[in-house]
Amino acid sequence: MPDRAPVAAPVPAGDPAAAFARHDHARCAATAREVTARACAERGLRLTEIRARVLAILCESHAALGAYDVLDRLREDGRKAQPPVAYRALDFLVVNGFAHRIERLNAYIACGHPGDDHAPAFMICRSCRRVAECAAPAAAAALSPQAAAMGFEIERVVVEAEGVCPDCRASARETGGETGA
Amino acid sequence: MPDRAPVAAPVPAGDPAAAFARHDHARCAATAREVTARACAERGLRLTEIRARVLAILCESHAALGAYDVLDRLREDGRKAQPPVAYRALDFLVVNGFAHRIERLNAYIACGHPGDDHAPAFMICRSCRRVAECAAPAAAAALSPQAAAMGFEIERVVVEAEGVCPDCRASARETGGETGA
DNA sequence: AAGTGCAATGTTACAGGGTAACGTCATGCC
DNA sequence: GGCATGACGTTACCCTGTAACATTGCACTT
Ligand SMILES: [Zn+2]
Ligand SMILES: [Zn+2]
Ligand SMILES: [Zn+2]
Ligand SMILES: [Zn+2]
Repeated sequence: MPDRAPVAAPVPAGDPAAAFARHDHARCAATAREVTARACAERGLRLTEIRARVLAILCESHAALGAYDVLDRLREDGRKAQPPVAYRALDFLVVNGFAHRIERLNAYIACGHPGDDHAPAFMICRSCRRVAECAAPAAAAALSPQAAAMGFEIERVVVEAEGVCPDCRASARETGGETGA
Repeated sequence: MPDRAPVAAPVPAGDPAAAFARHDHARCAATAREVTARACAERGLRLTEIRARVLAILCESHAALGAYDVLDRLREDGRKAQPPVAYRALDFLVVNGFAHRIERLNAYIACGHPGDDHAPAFMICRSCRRVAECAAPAAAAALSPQAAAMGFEIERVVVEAEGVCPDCRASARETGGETGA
C-alpha cells in the first residue's frame, strides 16, 4: 500500500509521525539517501550500486519490506539476483545503521536518522505494515536495573509496538468493520 | 544446553533471575504446569493432551524452543505429528498467556506467571538461548505519549533485550575467548 | 606487467519457519 | 437421531534465511 499523498507537508519529513502523516516524502526519501551516502563517504564504507539500490527501494515508502520483496524489486531492474544478494545488502545497511530490521515482521525499513547512533523503538501498523521509528531511550533504559541485578549483560534491545495507525483506524471506522486491510 | 544443577535454591523458582541461576527447576516446572491447568479449568479452556504435552516440553528448561524443536519432541513420544499440530498447540498457549513467543528467535518459552495479565519483557542470552521473563511495564509505558501524539493505537508491545547471561559470561572468561557457545 | 590479497558479487542448493485447506473425529446440545 | 463446534490428522505448499563455493574487480606490491 502506498503512502498517502506526498504533497503537502503538515509534518516535517524527519518527524517520527511522518510515517503515518501527509508529508513531502520525495524530500524525505532523498534526504535519507543523501545522508547515508555522506556517512558512508566519511566512514570509508562502500555504498555500492546494489546497496544504494536496496536503500532506495526501502526509502520508497514507510512500509516494511520483506527480503523477498526487495529481491523482487531488484529483479524488476533486470538483475537476476538470488536471495543472498538481497540479504547481503540488507545486512550491510542494518549493521551500519542505515536501515532497521523489524523482528515482528521479519522485514526491513530505511532508518529515519541514518548514521546517528540511536536506540530506536518502532510503531508497527498491523494493517498497512507502515512503521514509524521513534526515539525511546527510556524504554530500553527501564531494563537496565533488572539486567544488572541478575548479572545479564544487555547488548541490544528490541522495542516494537504493534497496533493500528491513524489512517487505518479511520478506514476501519468508515467501513464500520474491523481494522483489517 | 541444559540448565544448571536444579538442586539448591538460592533463588525462588518464580523469580525472573531463575532462568540464569541455580534453582529448584523441577518445582519451577511443576508449578507452571499446575497453575496453567488450574487457570484453564477456571476459564473453561481445554488443556488437551497435546497442549499439556507441549507446555511440559517448554517447561523442561528456560531455553527458547523453536516450533520444530517442539515438533521433534512430540515425535519422540511416538506421535506422527505434522507442523500444524505443534503450531496449534503453541498458538493456544500463547493466546491464552501460558507461553510467550520470542520474536527475536522465532521461538517459544513457557510463561513465568501463567494466567496473570502482564506486560512481559525478555532477556535473551544469545549464547545459550535461555530467556528470563521480567515485568517491565515502564518500558511499554514509555511509548504511550509518542503513540498518542501521532494517533497510533498500541495493541501490544514487544520488549526483548539480547545479550549474554551470567553463566555464559563466566564461560567466556574462563576460555579467554569470545562469548560464543 | 605480473602477482597477490581482499571485498563484493554471482550461483547453487538447502535448512528452517509457518500456514491454507481439507478431511476426520469426538463432544455436547436440541 | 441430527447437528454444530472445536480439536486433531494430513497434504502440500510458501516464505525466510544461509552455507558454501566460484568469480570478478580493484588496490597494492614487487
Ligand atoms: Zn517519508
Ligand atoms: Zn496503517
Ligand atoms: Zn526453572
Ligand atoms: Zn547464556
